[in-house]
Amino acid sequence: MPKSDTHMTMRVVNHIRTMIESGGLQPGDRIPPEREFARKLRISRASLRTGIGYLAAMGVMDVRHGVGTFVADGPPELGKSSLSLLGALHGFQSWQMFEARRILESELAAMAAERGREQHFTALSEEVAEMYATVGNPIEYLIHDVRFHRVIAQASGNPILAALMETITSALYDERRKTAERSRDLKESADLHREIYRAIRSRNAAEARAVMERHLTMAQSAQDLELSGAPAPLSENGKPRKVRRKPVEV
Amino acid sequence: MPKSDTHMTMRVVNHIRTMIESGGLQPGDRIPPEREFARKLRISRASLRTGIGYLAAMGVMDVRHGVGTFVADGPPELGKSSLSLLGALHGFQSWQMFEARRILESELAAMAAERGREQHFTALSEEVAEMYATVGNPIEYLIHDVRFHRVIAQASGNPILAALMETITSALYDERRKTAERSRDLKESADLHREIYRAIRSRNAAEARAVMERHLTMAQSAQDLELSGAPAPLSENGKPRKVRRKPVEV
DNA sequence: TGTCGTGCAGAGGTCCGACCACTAGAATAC
DNA sequence: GTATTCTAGTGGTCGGACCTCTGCACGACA
Repeated sequence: MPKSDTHMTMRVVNHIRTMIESGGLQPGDRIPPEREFARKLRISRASLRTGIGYLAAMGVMDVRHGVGTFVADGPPELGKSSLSLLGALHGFQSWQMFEARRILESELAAMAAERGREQHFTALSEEVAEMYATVGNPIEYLIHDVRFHRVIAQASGNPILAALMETITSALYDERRKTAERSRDLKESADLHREIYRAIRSRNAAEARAVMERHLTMAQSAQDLELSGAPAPLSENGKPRKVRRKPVEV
Repeated sequence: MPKSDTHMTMRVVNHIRTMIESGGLQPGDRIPPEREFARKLRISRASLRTGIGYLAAMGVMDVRHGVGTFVADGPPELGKSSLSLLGALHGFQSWQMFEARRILESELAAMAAERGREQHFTALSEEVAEMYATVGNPIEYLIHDVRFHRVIAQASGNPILAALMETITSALYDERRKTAERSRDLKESADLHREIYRAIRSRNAAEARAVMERHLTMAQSAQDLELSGAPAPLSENGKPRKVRRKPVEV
């Protein structure tokens, strides 16, 4: 990426970064209009926009057409579709994403059992109830499913791991946005979530980890089955990649 | 982020994404010059650059001034400084980064013990040797330290987890780029790496996980000590955040 | 009085065309 | 042969014009 001093992009990024680190800029805050900000920074509007675009791509800024540019609010997120794009590029396998998710969320569940607070338990309980109430509506169910896992991530007390989980799950959903689950499975799913909730609430970290792992393993095999009947592949790549000096055709 | 059809940015992103998914664009490939590409896509060069900038920020493209724009090569990486920026924004604590790293790398070490291949073992062994050879040179030592962990990530067979690890460690290094380690610690560090190597080589996953965890825990406390003498804090945040409608001062 | 529609101001989005800065390789001088 | 200089090609920056979207004030209407 561009160097620090020379490039306008980095000048903007560093300027905003400094403002954030000094506390002068907080989540939800609005930065000045582009024209004005550019004038104040003594750079062109185009360059300013490049820098803002960089920050927006990484989820640090939130640009709203016709409204203004804001510092990102809400839970920390890496670039929303970054993993999805990288996956397409490097040929990430579906089972690898599931594995990563399984590892992260199992640990997260254990941490939530150890550090969770009453408010988290309450929220988890509510989501479980909503899941049971919407077993007949996959769309609605999914919303509470996502929220349940998100609350666990919050309860873990480690926002970094939570952000990583968010990145993976969003890439996962992006890949399977077409496959709708069958209602029959949802009842089992809700049961498992209830088990997870109970383990966390009783501060049984090992149990929480184990049940979460079971839940995600089941979810994976269920989707594998639904998709192609193929089990998780174990491919290798000793790719002797060719380098094209000439631009590719478009 | 911008919508799919309307916004030029997403038009570019989706176009390139499609080219990647269809296999027409592979890591290392070069895309046409901006002027030509823009003409072919029937958009302005500025818009094209916005889209490319987005992809570059996420580590999918590699733009080289005076040379050309290429599809990113090498190991997959999320936006290099994304975590660092998000950390500044959301106030990530140092111990949280270490914890995330510890969890990821412990698991990675265990997976490497199970799935690693001869070539990985060889590479690990070489790095360990280099580490012993450079205990008197912290700069050099660090290089092999990083490589050692990177090989383990590769040997794990899960590039997604490897990319996440890379993201965290680069953010960590970014934070501590000033603190140089003392030579005395390096000997101990090398010993631990050797232990990790042996555990992995003998395919003892549990041992590999345990030693890696020990190593990272020690590294953390060593740095905590060096930095401020303060132990890992356990802070909380029930931040009642204010929302500023007016742009902040710059 | 309350509601709905319209217009406007301000913000980001796109475009153009010119020029600057960097890189690699070709041409040249030694 | 080697070192230097030149140059074509490519990304980087600029500014200034115009388009599009959003939120809100204002006024017409019921």
